[in-house]
Amino acid sequence: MTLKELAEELNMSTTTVSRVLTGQEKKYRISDKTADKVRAMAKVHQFAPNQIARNLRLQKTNTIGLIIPDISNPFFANLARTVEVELRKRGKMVLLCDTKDETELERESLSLLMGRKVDGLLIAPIGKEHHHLIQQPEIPIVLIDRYFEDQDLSFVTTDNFLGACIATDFLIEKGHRNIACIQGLLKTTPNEGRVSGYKKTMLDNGLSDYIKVIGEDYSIANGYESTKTLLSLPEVPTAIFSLNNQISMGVMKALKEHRLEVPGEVSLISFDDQPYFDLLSPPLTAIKQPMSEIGRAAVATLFELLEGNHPPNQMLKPLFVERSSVAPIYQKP
Amino acid sequence: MTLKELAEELNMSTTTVSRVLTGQEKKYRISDKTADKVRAMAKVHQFAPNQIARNLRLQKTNTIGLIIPDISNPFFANLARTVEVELRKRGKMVLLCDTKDETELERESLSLLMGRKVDGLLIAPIGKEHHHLIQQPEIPIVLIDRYFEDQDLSFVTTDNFLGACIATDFLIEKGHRNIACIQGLLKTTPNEGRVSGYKKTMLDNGLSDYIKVIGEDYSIANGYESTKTLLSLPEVPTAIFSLNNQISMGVMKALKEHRLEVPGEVSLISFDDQPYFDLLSPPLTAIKQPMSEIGRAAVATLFELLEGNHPPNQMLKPLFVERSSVAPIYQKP
DNA sequence: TAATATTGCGCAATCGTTTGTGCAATATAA
DNA sequence: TTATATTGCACAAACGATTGCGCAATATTA
Repeated sequence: MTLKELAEELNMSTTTVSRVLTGQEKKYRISDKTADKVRAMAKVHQFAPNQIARNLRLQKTNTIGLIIPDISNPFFANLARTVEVELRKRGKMVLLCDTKDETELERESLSLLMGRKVDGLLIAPIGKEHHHLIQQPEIPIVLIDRYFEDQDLSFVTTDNFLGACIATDFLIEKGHRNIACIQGLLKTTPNEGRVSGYKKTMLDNGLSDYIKVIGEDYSIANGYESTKTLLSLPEVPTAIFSLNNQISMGVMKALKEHRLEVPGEVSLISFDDQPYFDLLSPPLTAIKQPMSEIGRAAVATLFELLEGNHPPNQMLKPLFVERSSVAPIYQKP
Repeated sequence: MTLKELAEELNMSTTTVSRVLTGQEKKYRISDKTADKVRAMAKVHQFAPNQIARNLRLQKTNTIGLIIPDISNPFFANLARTVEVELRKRGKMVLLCDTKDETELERESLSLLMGRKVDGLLIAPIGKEHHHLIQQPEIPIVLIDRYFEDQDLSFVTTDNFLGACIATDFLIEKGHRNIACIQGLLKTTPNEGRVSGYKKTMLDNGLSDYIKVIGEDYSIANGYESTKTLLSLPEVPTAIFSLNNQISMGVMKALKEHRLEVPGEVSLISFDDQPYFDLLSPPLTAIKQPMSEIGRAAVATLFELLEGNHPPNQMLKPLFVERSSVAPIYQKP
């Protein structure tokens, strides 16, 4: 049922009906009697205005585009969760795009969403390129997780540097010196932040000789292969610092296959915690990214932009979740 | 930039420009010269038509609503993944709604999506009620995972009964007799299918005395508490059949706390496999639901409906993934 | 050359809302 | 009773596309 049909049935103009139903009765002096009639009839017919027509007229869609590399990765699934819930509270719906970690799809998603006139964009970019992102003028964008330092695109992310420092420090305090780091996607800010946190901490502790960074993307395969490489080294590291949940899975798999005891023979810390880490054996010690906070902050930042403000970027503090995958070792003299 | 502006710059009517850009130049006899000019200018300005206006005019949004109880549950996250990818291939985008397992939010999501005139709906319902679902006339709906037997709503799901039979059979063949089942949400078809598969198999093997179904929802807490209850029984079951991934996590947690060895002291099979099951110790034997197939089938079914056909409902066969959480036991004579 | 067919394009209505403005009818003031 | 204010509502123009139909201009045929 359309507004026009409703109006005809009431013998009124669409103007009047519309004004009542959008709560503008006072402003436009519609009599209470008329207003009540309209509301009654609207209820009877369960009238709901066509949002497409509204959007067109109001030049506003109340829709936010959410672009994510892989929604099946629990990290992003969690993010999507809070973002959706948070946006809904504020009257927006979300158009979801999964880019499958392909820059081309990211580009395509972007223009599809622009075509649909979303009010704003929440993007967890692949991170390899960002030319297409900065070429979008008049639309508020908030980057999540991965971001770009040289650009003035707003972002919300974990303090990756800090998280890596905490993890590395912890390992060093437990007596580890030969600590390897398995990294994710090169040239992405989170990865670089984490790697520099690791390097800096190693350096500060006089362990520069032991700095070892290996790996190339955020995948199980990378964790698996990289671990195998590490294990074939003349001096096998006593601890591994893995830079995301997928890599950690690969590490665990490789260690299991080699029947190496964790943490007896090799200790492990994972950047990016997951609920099931508790159930692994041993339960994994991890740096937990505050997903709900990130989601909420991203939405809040986006709304600031929508209101024309210039919100600051945010680097949220990670949490250290100590479980049992790190054992102390005695240093060789 | 709008079509009108583009047309003005070309000194043509919007009619002509529109016809060229929608590929109708032949049909409406636009000369090649004109068409080329239009395309060139469109490219220069990177013109993209306003989809909102298009949607209104064409009475079609190329948008599908996806309603899901909890996108942070990897089961649904995986589903969302394939659904999104599959829909995108076919030129549709997805509006995502997370209902947080609240029927009220499901109802709300439904009307929001209807208001936005989505072309179709893909719903993984909470499953407690479905009155609001059948009250939606003129829109194609495909239910996923949970469905309703008495209604003529299309659905795609795993063959839950079969999966449960396979699991129970496997346990029985390994010599187990005292097999407990921890169920999920009552009165939902998948749960009932799984429970009946379990019961039927127990019955067929003369183990009716051992039938024990406990639990009440798909949560870690439920798995945890139910397991504790089972462990306090005079005759502790030798095997547990857990009806989804969250419950399985709770079971594992409880068993760990009680320092019960799996599968030495208690065997476990989980309905609903997850990648990390491989990394648990022991790796969990599980009934795997074919998520990609389900997603693809759901989208295919939806498109059949959109084309006015009457596709059959689908119950897809689950896979049995044998790992190491089930041990054979010797029966008491 | 005149009659007809074809080519090439534009007019204007339409999709379903919202909203600035105008105009009666009634109420109030003088 | 007349002049002015107020109340209550509707007209019609947007928003930005698509499309049935019509109408010139040119090409073809007789």
